Amino acid sequence: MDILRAPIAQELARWPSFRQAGLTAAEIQAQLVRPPKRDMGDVALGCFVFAKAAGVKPNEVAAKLAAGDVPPDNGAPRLIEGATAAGPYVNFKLNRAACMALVLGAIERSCPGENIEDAPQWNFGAGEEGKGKTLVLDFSSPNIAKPLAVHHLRSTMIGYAIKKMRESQGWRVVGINHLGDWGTGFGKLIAGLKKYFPEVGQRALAGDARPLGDMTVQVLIETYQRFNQELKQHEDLEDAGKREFALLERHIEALMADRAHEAGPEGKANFLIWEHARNISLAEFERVYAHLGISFHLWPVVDLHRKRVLTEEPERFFRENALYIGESYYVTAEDLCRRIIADALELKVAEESEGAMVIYTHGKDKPPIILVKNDGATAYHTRDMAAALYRHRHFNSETLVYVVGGEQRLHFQQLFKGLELLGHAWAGQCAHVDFGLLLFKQPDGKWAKASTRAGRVVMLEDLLDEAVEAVRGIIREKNQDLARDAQQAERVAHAVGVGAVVFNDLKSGRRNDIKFDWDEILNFTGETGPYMLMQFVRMGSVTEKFHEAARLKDWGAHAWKQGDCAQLKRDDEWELVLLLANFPEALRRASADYEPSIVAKALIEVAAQTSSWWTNTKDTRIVGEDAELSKARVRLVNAVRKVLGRGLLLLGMTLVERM
RNA sequence: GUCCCCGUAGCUCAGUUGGAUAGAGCGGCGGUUUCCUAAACCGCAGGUCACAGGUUCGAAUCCUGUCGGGGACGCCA
Repeated sequence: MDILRAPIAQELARWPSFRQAGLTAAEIQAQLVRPPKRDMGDVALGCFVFAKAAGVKPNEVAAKLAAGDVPPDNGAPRLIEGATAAGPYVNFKLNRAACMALVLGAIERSCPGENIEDAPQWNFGAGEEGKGKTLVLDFSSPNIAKPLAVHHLRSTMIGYAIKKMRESQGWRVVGINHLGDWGTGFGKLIAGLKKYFPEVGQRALAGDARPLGDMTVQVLIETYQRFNQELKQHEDLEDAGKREFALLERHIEALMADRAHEAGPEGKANFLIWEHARNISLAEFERVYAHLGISFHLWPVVDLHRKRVLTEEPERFFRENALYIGESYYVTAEDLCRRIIADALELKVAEESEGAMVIYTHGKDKPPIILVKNDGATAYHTRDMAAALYRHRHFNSETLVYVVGGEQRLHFQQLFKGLELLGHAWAGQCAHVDFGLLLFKQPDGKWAKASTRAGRVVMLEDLLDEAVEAVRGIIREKNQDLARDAQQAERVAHAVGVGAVVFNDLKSGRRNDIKFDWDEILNFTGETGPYMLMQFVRMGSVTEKFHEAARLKDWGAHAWKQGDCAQLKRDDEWELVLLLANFPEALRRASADYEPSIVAKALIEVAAQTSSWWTNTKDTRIVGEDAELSKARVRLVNAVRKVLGRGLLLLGMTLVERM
């Protein structure tokens, strides 16, 4: 409806009955809805607010508006053919050919090119709302020395889709992968590594940049767990962990101040171990992110090159990249942590409590923000505040957005409030984009957080592999043509398998909990990623079919571009065009609400209607004997393909031409 | 215990921000393929919108309460 609503409202504003009622196009547009049943009309106007303003009954207003004459001809094709009052509504019948031409024309203008390679340039539904504004988007954000588990998919893909959607509305989006790479846990890890693998400590002391050799993330986790187990019996290990972390922290601070030589060899050794562990983790992350089609650009802890990156081509850089910025970065960056503590003291918003320095953001009976722990170290609130200040300042952004699970609602409420208390009014525009938990079935049959029956989390990579493998099987079974081309079959299996997982994650509202169920995730029937891709692929293959027919019958190579919408007389074709017209509004809402599922739902409607149309035209075919009809239908096919392709890319899926 | 989120078909979810007779998918049952991809399409069955009040022309939607499920709650991040 979206591309049609504005012109419809403008036309209605010219009707004598509407002018008499003093209604503007904007007021009219706001009341346009779709009637619940098709036979009522194509578009309806609810008269409730007009009636309230005029102090009369909605039914009377509707009757009066519907009774008027049509407006004088102004040369433009008339979109509205007739009006009937139905209770408090006026139902309008639209001029299908004129409306279809409007919608298809808008899609064609905004989506140049027909190849998959052109798809990233398609921008149907683009908006200007964010023009000149920057949004910093914190998403994905795993902890290093831990694997990427299935639950990381949520933040990663919701965040990525939000990035794309906001960009479509004109925003510059700086995506930041806020790595959990700091905290006393890393001191324990270092202590554990030194204890169980003495050669690690020796190599680090000798200045080896790869003191961990070929260790995997799995070994790091096991080391950490083993150390924690032992810690229960030997409490002195706790101190060992804290000591290693303190050495690490001191070294990084010295490094930032260019006084690394003063920090001593032990600190440097810890830094080398930590940095190598981080690199091992990042290499694993990269592999999984590559499956998802996402890449991040690392901002090193001590970075000398970032200015070059930012000054050369910032617009393009941020559109094509997101950044890794570890928590560790903000510990030392510009002394922000210390400045926050100083500000809090100066403004008297902080106070001493139980040996820690805290801010009570929500009254004394709620837990406070802890700025400095009783052992003198900063806490994560402090680092998050420092990160917020840094982002606000360096990326010139009023809007910081965090794609983080709903369990952390309180944390973000406190964070934003804390920033406000420190005088940063822009914190009011920050948003916590929360999402539901990932639940696993427990032995007692109930759904619960965290772990599977076996007590272990499901690795994201395993999930993706499993989905790809399932698709390989389906290809072998159903498309032997494709299976013969091993390379392409593999590409397709990957795109479809990963797409199935991604779409499944994005299709329902982000705040719903996700019940992790292999059977459902690997069931590719119905409203699924493969179904969406299927419709996209079909639209491509029928276009090819047209080109073939056009050669034989001499219709002209791209004759469908001149297709006449008046040929499209079927109700299902009209319905399909209305759904296409709805896409820009869905995208705008999805972007504004940080809600990818709105786009996913809009695409499902388009795909379902497309599939129905496809089947119901089997007798005449989309590309049939009738040249004019075939041209017009393929023109519609092309529009469907572009809207589907555009939407799927926004959701972070990969397009394919066969499957 | 306090605060927050949620409750719509057997299951998973929509419901255009208060409007017309509450819609999809999965699962179940029954059909459809000489034809541009059946990973599809068509039909049937399935509802006291948790419950009880209230607000008004009108409530799945807003308010209050009850019940049920989940989450968070000072030095882990």
